[in-house]
Amino acid sequence: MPVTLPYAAIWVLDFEFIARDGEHPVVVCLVANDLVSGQWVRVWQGDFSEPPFPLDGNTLLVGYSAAAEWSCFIALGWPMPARCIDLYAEFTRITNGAFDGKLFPSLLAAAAHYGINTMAADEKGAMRDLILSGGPWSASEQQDILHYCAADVRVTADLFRAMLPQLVQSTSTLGGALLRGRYTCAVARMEWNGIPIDVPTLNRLRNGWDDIKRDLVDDIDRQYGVYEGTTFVAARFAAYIEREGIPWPRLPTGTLALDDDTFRERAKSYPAIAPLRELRHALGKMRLNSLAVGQDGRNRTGVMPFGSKTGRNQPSNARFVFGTSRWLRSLIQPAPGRALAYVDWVSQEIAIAAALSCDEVLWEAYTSGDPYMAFAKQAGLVPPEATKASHKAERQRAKAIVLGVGYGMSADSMAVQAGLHIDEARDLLVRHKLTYRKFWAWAMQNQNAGLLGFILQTTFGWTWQAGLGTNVNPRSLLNWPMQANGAEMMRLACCELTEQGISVCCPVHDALLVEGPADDIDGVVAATRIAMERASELVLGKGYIVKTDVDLVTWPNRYADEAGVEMWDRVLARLDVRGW
DNA sequence: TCTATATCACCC
DNA sequence: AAACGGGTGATATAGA
Repeated sequence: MPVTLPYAAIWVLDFEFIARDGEHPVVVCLVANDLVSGQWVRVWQGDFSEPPFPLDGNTLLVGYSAAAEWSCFIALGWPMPARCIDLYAEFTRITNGAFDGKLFPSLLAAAAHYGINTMAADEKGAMRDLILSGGPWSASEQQDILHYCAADVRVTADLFRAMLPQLVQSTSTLGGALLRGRYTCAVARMEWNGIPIDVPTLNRLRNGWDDIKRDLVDDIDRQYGVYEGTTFVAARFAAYIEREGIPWPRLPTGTLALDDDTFRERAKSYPAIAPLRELRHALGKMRLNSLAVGQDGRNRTGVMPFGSKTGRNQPSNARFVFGTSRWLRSLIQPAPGRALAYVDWVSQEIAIAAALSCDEVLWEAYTSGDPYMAFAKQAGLVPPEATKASHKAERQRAKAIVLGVGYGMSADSMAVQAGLHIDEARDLLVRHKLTYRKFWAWAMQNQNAGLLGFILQTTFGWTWQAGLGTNVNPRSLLNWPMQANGAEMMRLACCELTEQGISVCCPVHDALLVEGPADDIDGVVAATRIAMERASELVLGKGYIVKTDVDLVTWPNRYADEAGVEMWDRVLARLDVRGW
């Protein structure tokens, strides 16, 4: 049953603004059009005061990639709209799976999809350049920019009209759209906040990294001679293994396999390889130049909501500090008097699978606090009194199976991955299927439905139609409900927390980084955990609480990732030696 | 010289 | 033929 839109006004809006890496946006102008009254507003920078339209629940605001509009709201000191729809989110949801990554769903692409006339892409590019030049703009340039902005509003309005039947198809599609719109407001707030960075140390790393690289190569490459400058040369390495008589695996294409796994495996038989492996790992990836840090020392970059087909955010790994190697997270440091908390859902995907499949046995395993050991017990692999300490190896094997199952891993891969005999891996997988029958029935039902062309859907209506006849990966269909519902849970928690005024720095898929005064961080953490638990119950059902874990960082400490501290200390020590 | 593809490393 | 989900991005190599 289609729904009627209950709004007194429907304002379609578009801001032009200047966004520099790591900085807050600078507003250039706003154009908006109310589809109910037909009224237009045009505001040039400097002429802004109060919002030119009401922002209460009787007014619907519509944008494309709307988080950018709300960022401009924040810059102008305006409150968030009570009701909004982001047509980018709706267009990607409705066409999810149709383009298979071959088309970026820009406003122009979405318009073209519905047969709406637009300006040419190169004309748009020229106007963007004029805006990003930063002004000052002549009177006629101002008119051009406002005209261009209005053209985008017209296209967005046409798109809204074209998409309307799909938006109001049911209470679920409209409710879902409003919920996703609400999340774009949370995104704007998080992007505005950003993540506090230790800028002096960042600069030391940026300045000193080339020297460190050279030192490391000079130290170690002497015995190999495979580097030219600081770059590893495959041909030289080929000569080295030839010289030393070390047999080396090749890829199907015939080139040497140079991945870390191969190095690790070869180093077992040929220990002379180990230092080279270490060196390659250390030099590996340190991308710091693109890290987007503003003048105020905060890492700010687009969250890119709904960027993946599961509805997850997809921020740039180069610009976002949580996209870099984990050891670089030690650049995260609260300012004096401030504290940070990294709060993550514990084994979120297992909990989602258990709850949504109504598998009581799997839920019991989850709530035990150690789903891996619980599986080992439920499957009769260890006695009921077994512990992490008493049956370490069995627990490890059980863990490999439990985690692999969520991705649709085969027994063969599990055997390789966990170092099991293939027969044992097969046996464990069968035991998993027998122990968690409801989970498997649910998972296979999702997979088959998807393969048959049915639409998969999360609790609050994010969808994916994998498409008939295309080469869909069945394992992707199997994992999708867990990942997509996890993303939805994250969105709900972000909405609730940002609306409460909690300072959320960023989401990290199954975790949130929140910030507060050092003397009240416990209160912030408590609110965060409550919101995250509530979000899990909203998505999974009453009583299904996904537990959370907290890492606290108070000034003058820095964030430390367990897996990265050693590397961090090593690099910092070398910076000291080199006098950086 | 530019672009497409393959490979690898990293994140959750 | 492959057999581990969702991604970004750097780099090397091949081909137009």
